[in-house]
Amino acid sequence: MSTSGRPTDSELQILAILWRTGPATVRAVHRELADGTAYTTTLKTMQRMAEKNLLERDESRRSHVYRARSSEAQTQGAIVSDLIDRAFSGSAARLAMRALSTRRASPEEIDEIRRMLDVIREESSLSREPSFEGGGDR
Amino acid sequence: MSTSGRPTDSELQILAILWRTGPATVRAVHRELADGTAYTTTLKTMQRMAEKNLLERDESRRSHVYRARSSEAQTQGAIVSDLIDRAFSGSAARLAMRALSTRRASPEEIDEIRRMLDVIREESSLSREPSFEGGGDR
DNA sequence: ACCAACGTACGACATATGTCGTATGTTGTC
DNA sequence: GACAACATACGACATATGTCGTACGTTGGT
Repeated sequence: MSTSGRPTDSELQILAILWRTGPATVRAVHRELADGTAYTTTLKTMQRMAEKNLLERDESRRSHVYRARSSEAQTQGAIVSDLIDRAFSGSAARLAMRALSTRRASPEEIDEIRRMLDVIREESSLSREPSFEGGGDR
Repeated sequence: MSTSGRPTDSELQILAILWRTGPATVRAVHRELADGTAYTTTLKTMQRMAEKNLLERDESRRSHVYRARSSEAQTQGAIVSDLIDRAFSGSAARLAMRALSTRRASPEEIDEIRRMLDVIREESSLSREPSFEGGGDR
């Protein structure tokens, strides 16, 4: 494994479907993909993903049922963390700002981010101040 | 090209050096890399990058001088935009929040993001309100 | 003029990925 | 029981990437 278990493009497409629909058969995933690829292509990819432990396979039934081993959040976190190190000098904030300056976010989303920042600030001051605020960070 | 001109891991490492130092020879880049890879590996990679137009090559001197064709910001934007589509349902905000929740940001950086959000809000209200604020969003 | 350094050009190879075609096994339905 | 459908298992192949070794050409000493 090069950096982390970073899924490839095709793998990510499949993961996205599994996160959305929950455990599914190759047939179901292939149907969702609905691109031109052959059924066996999807099959092969999912089998390789199972080998790499990206997917877990339940062979109890004739049509094997696959499910993502990592949650969407965990996977996004791994991908993002890797990217932060490789292209943003280790700064999550830089990545966040690049994302926001490159693609537009709705006012609702912006508010959501603001709220998150408030929470982060609290957490970080808590971890630095054993008891309570020293009236000092400002 | 699969998604965009997304550089690979090795390519990104080289780009990072060129962004930092400006145009440079293979020798210089290789020295900066300072990992165990052979000189010819770096050479080959940079030559392939030139073929792919990721780098521009000045052959006027014996030691060819390469420079990144796209700025760091442009490249980060391309990578991020691609990632937003492939793993965050097209939402820049989701990516931003995932980055912030996965890796800690300093209070200074958080303030910086806050300021950026303020700017974004202004811009977006300007583009929606031809004349002035309708007194409503708060 | 000659040689050690240094540079680039090439060709090769292993591995990963994306894609299929084919072979082969399983099942429900007449 | 025979068959069409449907599943999985395999083997193959093209392309991209990461890595080198080797061949060759250029250049600055001495």
